[in-house]
Amino acid sequence: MITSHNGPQPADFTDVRATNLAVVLRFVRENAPCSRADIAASTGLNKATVSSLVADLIDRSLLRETGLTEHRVGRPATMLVLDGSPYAAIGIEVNVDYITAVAVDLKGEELLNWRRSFPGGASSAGQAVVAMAALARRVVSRMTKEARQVLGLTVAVPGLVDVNGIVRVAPNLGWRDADLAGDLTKALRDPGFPVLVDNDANLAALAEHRFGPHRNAANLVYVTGEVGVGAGIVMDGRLRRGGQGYSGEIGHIELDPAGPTCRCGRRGCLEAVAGVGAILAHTAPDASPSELELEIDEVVRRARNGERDVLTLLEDVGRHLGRGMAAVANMLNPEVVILGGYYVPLAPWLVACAEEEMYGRVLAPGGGGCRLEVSTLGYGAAALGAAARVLDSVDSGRLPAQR
Amino acid sequence: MITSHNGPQPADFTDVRATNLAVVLRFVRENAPCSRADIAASTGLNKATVSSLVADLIDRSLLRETGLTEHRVGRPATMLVLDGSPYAAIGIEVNVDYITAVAVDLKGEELLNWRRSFPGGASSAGQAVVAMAALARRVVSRMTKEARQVLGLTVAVPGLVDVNGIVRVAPNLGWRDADLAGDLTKALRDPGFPVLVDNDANLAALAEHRFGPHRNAANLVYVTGEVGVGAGIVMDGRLRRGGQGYSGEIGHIELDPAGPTCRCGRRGCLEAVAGVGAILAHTAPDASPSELELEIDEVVRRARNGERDVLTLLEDVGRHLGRGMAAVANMLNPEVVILGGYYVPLAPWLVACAEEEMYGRVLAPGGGGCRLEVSTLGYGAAALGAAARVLDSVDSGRLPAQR
DNA sequence: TTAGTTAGTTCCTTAGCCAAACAAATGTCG
DNA sequence: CGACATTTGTTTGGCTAAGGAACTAACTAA
Repeated sequence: MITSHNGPQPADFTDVRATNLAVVLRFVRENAPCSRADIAASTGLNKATVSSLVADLIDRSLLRETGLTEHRVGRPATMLVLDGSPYAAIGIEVNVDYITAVAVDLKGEELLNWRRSFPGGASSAGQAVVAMAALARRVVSRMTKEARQVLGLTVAVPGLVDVNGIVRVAPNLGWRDADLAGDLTKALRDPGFPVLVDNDANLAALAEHRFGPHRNAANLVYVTGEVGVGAGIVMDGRLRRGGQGYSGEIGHIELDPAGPTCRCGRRGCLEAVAGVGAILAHTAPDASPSELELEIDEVVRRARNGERDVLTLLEDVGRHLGRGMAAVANMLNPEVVILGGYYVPLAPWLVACAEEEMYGRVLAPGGGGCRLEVSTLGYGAAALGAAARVLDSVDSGRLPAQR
Repeated sequence: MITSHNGPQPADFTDVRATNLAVVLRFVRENAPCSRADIAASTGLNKATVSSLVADLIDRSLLRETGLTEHRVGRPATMLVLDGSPYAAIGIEVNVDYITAVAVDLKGEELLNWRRSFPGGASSAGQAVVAMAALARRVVSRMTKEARQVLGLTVAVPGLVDVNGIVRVAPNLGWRDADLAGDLTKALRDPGFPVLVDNDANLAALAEHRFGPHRNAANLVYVTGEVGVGAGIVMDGRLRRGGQGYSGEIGHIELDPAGPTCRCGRRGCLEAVAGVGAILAHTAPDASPSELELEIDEVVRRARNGERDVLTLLEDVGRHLGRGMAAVANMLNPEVVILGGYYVPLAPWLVACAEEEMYGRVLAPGGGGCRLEVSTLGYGAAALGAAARVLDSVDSGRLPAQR
């Protein structure tokens, strides 16, 4: 569609067409199955225009006609649904100890979900590119076997990724200034689809915005609960990445000048008082990054058992988290803040405290309508969001060529 | 132009035209004087199209032909400049002890700037509406006398203004749930132009975005330095108001759980440690709100004299401010944070400390490219921004009818 | 004076939306 | 059972507005 962010772009007829194709595509995605008449009535587009747009989308295999309606007055309507069977979007998430690849169709239905262990924390960006390229090639060949065209590939990286897709710093992986997108494109040798890179929290936010239960919220924040704490910010319906792409770095907001020392060297960072590390520092101070999931399971078990010290610890962390989320809510006034990562299994013991603290500290009446929720997308949110990033560009009118 | 924020709107030819008219208008505003050929070359629009668009804009008195270029090879070019002489946009700012009204033409040049003392802090919203309506009527009649058509009026209010223009809470004015826009429209009896209401920090941010020295920054934050501290957030070239319109409430971000008590009742709010009130609490604890400007002048004088205790105080406040701005920069990664209000006269003693603190706490390398600057628009930034809000809607294609 | 250069207009083509008429397929009621 | 109503989707023609090419206009340089 015709957007104008950095200085308005002139428009012409092809933009109108692209906009309207996207409007129809999006409407069907959200209201399938529906008829051409429904689309015309709801979008305000003319029936004739809708017919033409739908024909175009069917030609591209983005829509498909399904049966007719029956038992209604008047001519039965031909119902339309998203097709997208001949397409796939690929998302890859690279992490400390594994790489995940997912592929989804246009509806966002998962076609595959492969996890492969990989010592990301002990590998260079170059080695990671080799591993990712190998995995991506396998995914692509599987998609090709299923007669699907790959629309794009996006990589989610836990770290600072600038607006050009350069990984500036990825502390847990030990990478600096790696042109992942460029190198991966080279490694895939003219893949015929765009390769993008973005921050994991940003992409997880995108996944929530497209697939999550709050998908109708135009303003939402996703918070990763890993060793690092980061946020992805959706405002007015789009990811907002800031001037250089480093928005959402809430992990190092200072909550207490007298707080504990953070791994960044400063004191009292949100990450240091409310990150997963802050929990494990008390329960399992010597845990290695690869044992994180197990250790969190152990914390959950102990909390379930009602162990007093663990419960107190989690309440404490919840309150700190709530203070951080109050800062987020005050600054951004989102409709919902979604807690992800390891905050999900810990939520039963965190959220009540966090919510209380947050609502107590948000200036706007009723917390500005901001709710604190728990992600339902699981640990693969970032990878799913990476695939969603590809679908987003289809939605904004960059349709695959006719076949 | 054809934007799509909350669900894409279908587009048709009139949208294309509106988009392109706005493109040309904006180009001339930023590059005047320039020729039709310049516009075509820079925007990518066809020469014929540009001619047609320019003719349209001249018909509406939005552009005007000025002289020809000379002494150049080839046919001399007819230069174009913004006209806008037959138009005016009105901004009104209501505050604790005065109401300001400004009117600007399309270029943003100030046509008038009236300040009228008004006990906002001791008046009801209803009384304020009466006063504003009286002032607005005088401004409108002056504009009419100058043969200008009023394009719109926006009111800047220090407080929480929701997306529908309802003033939810204005602590310094003591207002709650006042439908200022609606009541003012009624009081003006079918004014023939739109009346809008928004938060003062938001509008000041808009003023900076349009008129300030960083007007090319698509991501900027304006921070008000009054008794309250608030922010206006521009991301990706537009004001971002959050879900209900309450974004930018940074004054009550908690910087120190052990800090001093804030007037909101909580502890260690940014406002309490780095607001203007925090300074005056030390230098003039009994000052009334209406004496603020005088008291600040006194602080400036004492700082100029090199009084040790005042300098220490200001360094301290600067550091707290820097910590708050670090939170802003980490979360939003703007290209620039602009300090306004009373921070401007105090800047020589605040900014160095604030900057140092901020850069020390922003995670992104080089502070994510975020600079800390001082507003150059003066105390009238919000009123100016209110007028800019009107011009913005012209820019987005809502052109006045042909005359 | 002639050639070269740049500006802006005219005229034609084309894309693509809209309105209205129409065709198709069903239910309803006398 | 047939005329009519109702709804869907297509066809046709009209209109808006962008783009391209050719043309005119007005200057400088040699």
